[in-house]
Amino acid sequence: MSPRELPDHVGYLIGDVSRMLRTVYDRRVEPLGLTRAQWLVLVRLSRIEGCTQTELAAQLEIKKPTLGKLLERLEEKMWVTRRGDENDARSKRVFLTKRAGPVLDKMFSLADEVLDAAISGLNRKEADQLNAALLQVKSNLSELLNLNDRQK
Amino acid sequence: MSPRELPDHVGYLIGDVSRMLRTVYDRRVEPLGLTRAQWLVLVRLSRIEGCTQTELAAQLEIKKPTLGKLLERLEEKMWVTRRGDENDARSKRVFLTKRAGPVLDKMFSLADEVLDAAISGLNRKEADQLNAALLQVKSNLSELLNLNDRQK
DNA sequence: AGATAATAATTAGCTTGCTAACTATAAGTT
DNA sequence: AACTTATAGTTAGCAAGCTAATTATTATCT
Repeated sequence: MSPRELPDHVGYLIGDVSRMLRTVYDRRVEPLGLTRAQWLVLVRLSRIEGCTQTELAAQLEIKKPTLGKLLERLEEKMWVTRRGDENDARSKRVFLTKRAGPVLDKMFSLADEVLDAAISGLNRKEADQLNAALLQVKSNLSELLNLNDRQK
Repeated sequence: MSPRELPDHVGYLIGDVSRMLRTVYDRRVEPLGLTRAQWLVLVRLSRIEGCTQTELAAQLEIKKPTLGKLLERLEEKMWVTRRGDENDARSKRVFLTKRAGPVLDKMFSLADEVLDAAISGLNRKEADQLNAALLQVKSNLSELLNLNDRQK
């Protein structure tokens, strides 16, 4: 049962599938002129436009300095703008520019295509079971992470 | 069905689970004094010790310059040694040092613990189905990647 | 009100990923 | 044998992740 002996152990499989999925998708999005880190920012921002950098970094699960540099580049390339908060001079609020809309639409439709291709060969029931199993695993991992955090 | 509407879509779930699994494991391995990139090198090397840098980079799916710098640091810290190939003056062959063995053993047992915890709550049949579904998805993605490569 | 603590963003510096260009050596061609 | 092409590794420089430390501002607490 050790991962040492089984290269198709769940632990490896999940990592492989995740990486391959990203690779396939990245290649399709590349022609749009955005790196992965950059489009992740735009996608997230489309749901919480006008948030502060701290909020955005938390949702993206990256640190504030990492996001700061990303936003600098995105602002240079006119995908994004930042404005100081009216009530709090420390905060900056982040907005998408007009350019972003069509690109986001394209990205979501590409995601649909890739995911459909990825689960082809699974019937409806199997796909549902995969989803349910992953949810269970995710919830197990959430607990492990929380336990860990509490101990800190 | 679009990922825009469903945050628990398979596409997100796989990424989440993969990232959380890495995070949980990384935290347990951290006390051993190795970063993820570094222990990935050691683990892989334990299976193909004495290989060239090019072979190792290919197996790790990273580029040669990336591996080169990793090996520099690992060699400084005495986890690894490099010797020139006898028959090919261009090649260097990579070996683990004595320090590496016990650390690798510890890492494999930590992996077992984490994976057991991750799939807790799934019965045997469900775990097998998860494995099978992931294998199917992986094979779909392999095809997509190959198609893409051929077009290049 | 004034001192202290907390928060938002930035800066500096490290690791790990990449590509492109380079050096040295080996293999293949004519 | 000489020329060309291919291969192994390194160097240089960028992107994106991190932590620690800094600056500016806001909130809290006597």
